[in-house]
Amino acid sequence: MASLPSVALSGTLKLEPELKKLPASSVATEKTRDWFYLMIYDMIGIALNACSSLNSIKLGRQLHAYIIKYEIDYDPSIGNALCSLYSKFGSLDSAVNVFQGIGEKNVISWTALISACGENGEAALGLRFFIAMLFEDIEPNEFTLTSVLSLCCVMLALGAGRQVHSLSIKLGYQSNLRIKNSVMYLYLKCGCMNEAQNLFNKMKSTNLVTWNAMIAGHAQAMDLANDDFSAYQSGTEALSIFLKLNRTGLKPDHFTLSSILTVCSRLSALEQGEQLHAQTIKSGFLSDVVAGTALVNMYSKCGSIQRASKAFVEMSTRTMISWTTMITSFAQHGQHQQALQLFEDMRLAGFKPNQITFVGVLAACGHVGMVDEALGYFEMMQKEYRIKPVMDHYGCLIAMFVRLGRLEEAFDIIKKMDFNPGEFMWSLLIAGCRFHGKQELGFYAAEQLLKLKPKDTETYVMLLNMYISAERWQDVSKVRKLMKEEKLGKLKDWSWISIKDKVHSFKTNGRLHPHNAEMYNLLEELLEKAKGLGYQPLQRMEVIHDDEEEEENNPISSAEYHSERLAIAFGVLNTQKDAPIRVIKSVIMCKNCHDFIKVISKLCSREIIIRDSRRLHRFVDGHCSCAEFGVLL
DNA sequence: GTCCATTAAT
Repeated sequence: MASLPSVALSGTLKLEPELKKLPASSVATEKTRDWFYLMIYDMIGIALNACSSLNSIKLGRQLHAYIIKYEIDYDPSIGNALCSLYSKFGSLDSAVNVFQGIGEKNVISWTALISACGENGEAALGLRFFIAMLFEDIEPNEFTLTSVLSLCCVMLALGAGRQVHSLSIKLGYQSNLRIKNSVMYLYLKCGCMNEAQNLFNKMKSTNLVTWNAMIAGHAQAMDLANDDFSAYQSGTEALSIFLKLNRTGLKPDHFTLSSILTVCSRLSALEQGEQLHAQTIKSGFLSDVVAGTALVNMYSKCGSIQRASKAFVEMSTRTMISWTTMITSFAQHGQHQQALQLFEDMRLAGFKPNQITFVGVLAACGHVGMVDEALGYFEMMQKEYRIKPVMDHYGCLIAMFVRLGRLEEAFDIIKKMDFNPGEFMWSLLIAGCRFHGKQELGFYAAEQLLKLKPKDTETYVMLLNMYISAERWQDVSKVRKLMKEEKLGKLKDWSWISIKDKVHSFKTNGRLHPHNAEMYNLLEELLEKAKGLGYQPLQRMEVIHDDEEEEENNPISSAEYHSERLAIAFGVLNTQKDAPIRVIKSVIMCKNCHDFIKVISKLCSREIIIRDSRRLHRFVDGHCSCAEFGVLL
């Protein structure tokens, strides 16, 4: 590929002496001159495209200089290519200048300009050019329309997108697949999942882009979801779309695979993840760095640090993100030694860590209370790598001091840093104060947090629990009132467990499950045994389940069963004796459940992995990888 | 000259 453009380039550059012979005074006949011009236009067009595929802005500028020097006009073939070239190299201004110099602008010129705006983050400008184009009575073609729709995607301009859609139907493109893909993706981007689904259902033909868009759209919906509950619904939807894709006979590509692997990692769906691993190998995409990194992340998030590490070692190439993923994975699993060693290996391998890498490193130090090391890395980050600390870095340090019970030092950092502490900082401090019995500082932090008017129920439940256990009833009713003002309901506490290719969901005290008698019996039995081993639930805890019919007096037990307990019971009953149990939960775990599950892991000799809305907990033989401080409620 | 564009975080 690369040799052909080189030939074209050297051919054009040698034309300079020929060009010099060309002024109007030349003795050449009209005909030869026309022929010469044509040839030169052709050569320049080819050369410009060559610059584009060679990624050479320098040669491109050189050519442009010739064009100006010899007053060669921007005939569309040259102007359009030049416009795209400048766009590709990020100088939108130059692209616009060239465009304006094109004598007879055709559809391609306009389309090149419009997509140039999109490529350079000027979507709104692109839309204005599109309108200008319509005023000039130039009819857009399918290329223009798809470009404009992608601008609407960036701007989340649903209204404009709909108008473009109707225009495209008017122009006879109603069955154009590319345009339909664009419109569908616009709906997905804007969160109109039903409309996207309707469009998708009505499509007679689809291609991989259609499916990738659907999967990526639902994966994105997981990110944007207000609560973990709806996030997991989007995730399961993405998975089911992927399963349907496999049945169509279309072959997923590396985009599909890395998207869906990420979905699995968020759903802790290890079994699907393993199948995807096999599929990645079979289809030859294992060598893709992004898919490989997604695989490492999937194993780690599903609780298997061994397999994550194996997948990392087996990667043929790694990027900084791959290293960061692995470092963070070790940190999350409480393996600080390996995390820090890997960080040194990464530096030795010549990779430059970024701010997220340092979040992982600081988290690893903080986890085991290595204060000096943490502060050392914090300094290295700023001095050696010129990375300005952001909120997250301070968060790691504060979490470290909080964990150690050195609350004054944690508070000092909050006071000294350049940021206004957000909800997260105050929540950390409050949880720490409660854990270490420092009431006064806790109340102060709570005041600060309330001033920020948090938007999530979890935060308020944490505050309620704090005030309830301190018996500050006035504050309790103040918080309740504030929750009403902010229109916050109770927590939607759901847990999911994925067994084979099915995701099973449970809610607190839920009784809809066909196996519920067995599950409750098992839990009763475990609770008795746990109490024998010294498990003592705290009495005063804010009720955290939602208000629905199932919540009435529990006929089987007087104890409250948060959703993860049901999911674990289901897991114990439906998996092999020594298989690990993996559960995800929509809200943060409460201290009672955390204590209880520690005991269960011992009683049942099971590894239990729970990802709640804050972090990963891996319970083995009565201990948790969060080092006993991952519970805020 | 066009559609999807994937990976890391307390």
